[in-house]
Amino acid sequence: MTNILDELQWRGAVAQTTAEAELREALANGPITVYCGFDPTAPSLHFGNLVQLIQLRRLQRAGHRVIALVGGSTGLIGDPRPSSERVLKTKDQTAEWVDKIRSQVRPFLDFEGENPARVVNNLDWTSQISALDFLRDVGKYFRVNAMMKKDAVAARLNSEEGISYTEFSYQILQALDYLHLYREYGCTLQTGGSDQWGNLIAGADLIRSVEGKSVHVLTSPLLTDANGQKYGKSEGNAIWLDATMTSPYAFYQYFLNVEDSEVIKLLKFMTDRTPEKIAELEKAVAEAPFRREAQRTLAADVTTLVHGEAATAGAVAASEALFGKGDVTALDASTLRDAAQELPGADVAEGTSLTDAVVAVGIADSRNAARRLIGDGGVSLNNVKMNDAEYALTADDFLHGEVAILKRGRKFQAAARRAG
RNA sequence: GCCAGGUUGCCCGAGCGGCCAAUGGGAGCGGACUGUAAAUCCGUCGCGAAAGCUUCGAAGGUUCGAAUCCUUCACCUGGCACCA
Repeated sequence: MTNILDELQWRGAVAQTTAEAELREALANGPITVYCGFDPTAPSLHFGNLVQLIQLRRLQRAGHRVIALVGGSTGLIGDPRPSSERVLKTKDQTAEWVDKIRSQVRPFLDFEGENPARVVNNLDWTSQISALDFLRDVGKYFRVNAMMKKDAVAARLNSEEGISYTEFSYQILQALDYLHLYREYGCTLQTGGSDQWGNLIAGADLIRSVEGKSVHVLTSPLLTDANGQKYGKSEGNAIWLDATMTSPYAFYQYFLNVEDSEVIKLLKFMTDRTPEKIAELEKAVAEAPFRREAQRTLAADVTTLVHGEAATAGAVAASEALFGKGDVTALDASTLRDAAQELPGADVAEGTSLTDAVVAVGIADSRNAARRLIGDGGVSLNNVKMNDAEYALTADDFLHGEVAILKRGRKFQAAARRAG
């Protein structure tokens, strides 16, 4: 069998590793234990975490033992961002999010069979360490000089805002996790995004200092679009894995809209499609880009992984209904109802002005903005472009007496459900 | 603690008593083009239908009038001092 590292490299999932030859050998010589951390910075995991979950999943499927670490303690401190200091979350809040994330991780890994995955919480081994012990037993292994060179820290030291001692300490705390997992489970590989390189290396260095053992680190590149922007944002919001925060439909649409130039990269990284299949899709993009076959495959695969087949089928059906050639007024009641359910929306009464409806439904932020948008020709009602901001919705506008489809531009759709 | 400089809209960054809801760039949003793609060009980008209202770290003050001047506070940057 080929080395899992080769597969990861082919999939574009490897940015940097420690001693590649040794890592390759370790991976080939039998199961090793791998961990990846997820800090509870929100009530749900997001796109970036998904990428890491997929990485862990691949390693487990290749026979390695995997540990998903939920950062009950690191989440209380906050990984320094290059831009600005984080606001501390309360302990209660963090604990609540830890629970959510712990269960959210489960579907991606296999917890049954002879090689079950494990979920751990670093609060379990850090909460009882006293400040003095921490400074004496752990702090002595860290040189501030080295700590200051980590990218995020260096960026903050060069910024006007500076960095708090709290966040500065983050890398020590994370390093401690690796050491603990090394001792407890023989963990010798930590994975993460390339922006985590410094933190991961801090752990490997600590293990070398304390235990005299070399362990590994593997980072994956941050996925960026053609403009160099990170993936995982839509309309300024993060793409969440929680279906109540980002609907399966919105999730599916996000992937469906990936640029031609990026879709193959994402297919390799995020799906389990074989090299042959991907070559085929690459050809399809080149020859018949308008069919968007690669995007459809990507969107369906990833949505299925996260939300399951039923939700994906719903998202696909809704997308076809709403973007299909046929006009929305021709849809039968149940198809329309299902499709509308996937959209953001609001209850709107008959007689409401188009401006108010557009605001209510979330297409525009203010009535002023709504009016502007309508004036620019950016709003359509049931696929008919509307120019009159004062137009009052009639009973006929609610298709099947239930719902009117409002659209901003070509992509953003919302449902106005008939009130009452 | 002292001295100096700074804090402007999503981000960067002009403005330094009225002509400022605030130049410019980027991001965002819309239109044209198209394939629910990219690139390009155009428009738009505090709230309000409007009159007008609320914005330029916070709170007061001077003035007919302040983002622009004064006072206090908070935070940031740099320098100096202190360090039993």
